[in-house]
Amino acid sequence: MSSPDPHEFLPLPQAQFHVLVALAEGEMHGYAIMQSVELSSGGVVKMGPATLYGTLKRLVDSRLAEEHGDRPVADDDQRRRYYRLTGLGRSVCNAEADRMELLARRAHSRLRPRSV
Amino acid sequence: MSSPDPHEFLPLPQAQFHVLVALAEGEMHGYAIMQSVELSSGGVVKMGPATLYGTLKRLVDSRLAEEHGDRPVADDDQRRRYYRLTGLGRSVCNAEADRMELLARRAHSRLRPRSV
DNA sequence: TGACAGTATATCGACCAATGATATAGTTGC
DNA sequence: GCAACTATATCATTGGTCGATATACTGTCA
Repeated sequence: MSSPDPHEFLPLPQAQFHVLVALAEGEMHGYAIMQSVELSSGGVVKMGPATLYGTLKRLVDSRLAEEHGDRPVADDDQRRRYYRLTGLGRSVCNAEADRMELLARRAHSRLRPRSV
Repeated sequence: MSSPDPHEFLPLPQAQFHVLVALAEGEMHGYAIMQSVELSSGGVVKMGPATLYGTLKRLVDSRLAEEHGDRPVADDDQRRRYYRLTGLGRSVCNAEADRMELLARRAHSRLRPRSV
């Protein structure tokens, strides 16, 4: 049994990528993901609950993320549901980041062509 | 009269960004954009006619791209409709590329944290 | 010259993703 | 005990994407 090729998931919908990048920081619960996305995008990307929980469900369904039952020793909140990346999720996130960086670089080099 | 802030267009839908990046290479007609996107993404992004022409219409409506009537001297084809970036389109494409590169870098640094 | 592959634009309908609004309830601080 | 915040969840709608299909022009070569 081999896991599927990460490249089959590309290109990843934007919301899914944002959630994966947040989870790459470490395991996290839903509300924290919302805050992380908004914060680390400088407020440009605002993810509401509908987008977040819908996206989270899709990521779990496609095995890029998973819920787990480990409760933190301190500062717990019973309502929280914790999520983390799967191995596949890490690969896909990495592959998508590669693709995006390449695309962004291409855009930059075309827009401000210096020292041609 | 001042043009709108490029940041109001962010985040840009993926298809729109791909078309802007293609047009950043130079003015181009629709079919050439399709080929450019597929080619320069290594075949990962395949843009069909429905996505392309719908996206092109949206870009023109929001003034990020414009059609123009300059026909090439050689190798013309009467059916072709040529498009190019507007000044606003360049700014938006550049701002979106900045955002994406930052996001991709963040993803990479979280996924393979070395020499922290 | 007529058949064919490729080029080029265009639209329909279906599907999936994203979003704003709203709901419900637990938690924290005062 | 109340207000603000935290946290998850779903509904209904909109918007974006896509496969399929249509139409017609161009270039090639037999």
